[in-house]
Amino acid sequence: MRIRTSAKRQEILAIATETFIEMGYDRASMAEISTRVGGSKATLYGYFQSKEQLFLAVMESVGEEQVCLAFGELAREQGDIADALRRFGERLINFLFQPTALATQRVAIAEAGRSAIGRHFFDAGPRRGEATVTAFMQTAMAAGQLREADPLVAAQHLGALLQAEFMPHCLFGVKVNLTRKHVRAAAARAVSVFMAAYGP
Amino acid sequence: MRIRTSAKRQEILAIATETFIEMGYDRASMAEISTRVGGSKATLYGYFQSKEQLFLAVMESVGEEQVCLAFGELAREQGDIADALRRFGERLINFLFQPTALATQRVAIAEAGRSAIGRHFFDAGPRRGEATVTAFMQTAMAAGQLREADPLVAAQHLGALLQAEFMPHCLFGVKVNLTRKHVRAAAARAVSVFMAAYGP
DNA sequence: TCATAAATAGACAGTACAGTACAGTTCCAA
DNA sequence: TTGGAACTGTACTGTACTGTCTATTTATGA
Repeated sequence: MRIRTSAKRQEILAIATETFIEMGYDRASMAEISTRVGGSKATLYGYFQSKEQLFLAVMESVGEEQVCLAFGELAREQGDIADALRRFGERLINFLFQPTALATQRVAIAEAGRSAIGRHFFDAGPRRGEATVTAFMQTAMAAGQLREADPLVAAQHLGALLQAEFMPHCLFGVKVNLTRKHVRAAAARAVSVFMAAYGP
Repeated sequence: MRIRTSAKRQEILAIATETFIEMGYDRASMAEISTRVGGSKATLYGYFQSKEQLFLAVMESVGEEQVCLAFGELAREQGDIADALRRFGERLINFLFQPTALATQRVAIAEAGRSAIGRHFFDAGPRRGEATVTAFMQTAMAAGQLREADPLVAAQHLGALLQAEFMPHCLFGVKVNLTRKHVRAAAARAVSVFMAAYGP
């Protein structure tokens, strides 16, 4: 006999992710998703009990993926702290402002007012990124590379500075020059502000 | 004979704003809006040729309102620059994180991927706020109250720092402690980081 | 091979929406 | 007072969606 496979579940999840990101929650229909998967709606409902549940699973998986991609290497950074932060900053900016990452954030934010979906995404993704950076700050403070301060606030300040030049524009769909050169410069400016305030 | 009045248009706009903010673009129906206005759908379509157009008008008017409320007094601030920035910062935070302002941003962001609506909102609101702060920075730099730097980047850095401790959480619908005391403290922390980097 | 469960395609019920149509009503300028 | 435009209420068209159901086919463990 056949059993619902985790591989099929993953496939559905991946295609649903694409579709939700492309069309938004309301405009992406279960029929559209099932067509893209190449099966029927009944199969979808075999794996997920409702559209809402499917979307929730999508948000969680995408959130987790974010964390790994953008924050994974931070812990392994060493050497001069400003250099380390600049490298991290460039990676973060490059990641956060990819069209698909932006679209994901938009979809999560859009539904955040109506349900717990935004929270799920935040907890699976950004929150864990924040925690990673906070831990890094704490270590650096203990090692005397940064002055003593609330490490969480320091992490939030760094994150905000790194996004400052692009975030509102990009979220609202305003085109922005995101060449490697611009990203490099923006990260450098952000880190220099950060170091002026948090340097030892 | 009667002429479509600007007062009626304003009334429709105000009620449509409420409805879109409360229910989101897709879930707010023209029937719902016309009922709340107390008229019929035909009247709505007399003033706005489509749902999309009505929404666009809503986004523009709300964006403009934002600017006046949050940035109006900045130009009149005087005295110690750090104090001025702190006062501005507290006002900005209090304004941006009101439930209705948050809901408005969510709606604008949600549609930003699909049309020019996000851009319209951004140009009418945030962009003009940014310009106000940039002008303030320029003046302060010329007066020697801040070191010379790109005033636009300085404005973006200040804005980002002020929002750093609350913005992602709030946008994603995570509950946050926004008491007067917390706002005060967050604004003070943000301005102290800003001044460490941009002070003379 | 054969029994069993899953996958498929499509139809279906029930609901909801944008936008239009229309007949009757209200307002106001001339 | 009256003509014409704006307004109201309601019904309608056409479309699209979620979630269910059925009949049929396909894959797989025993």
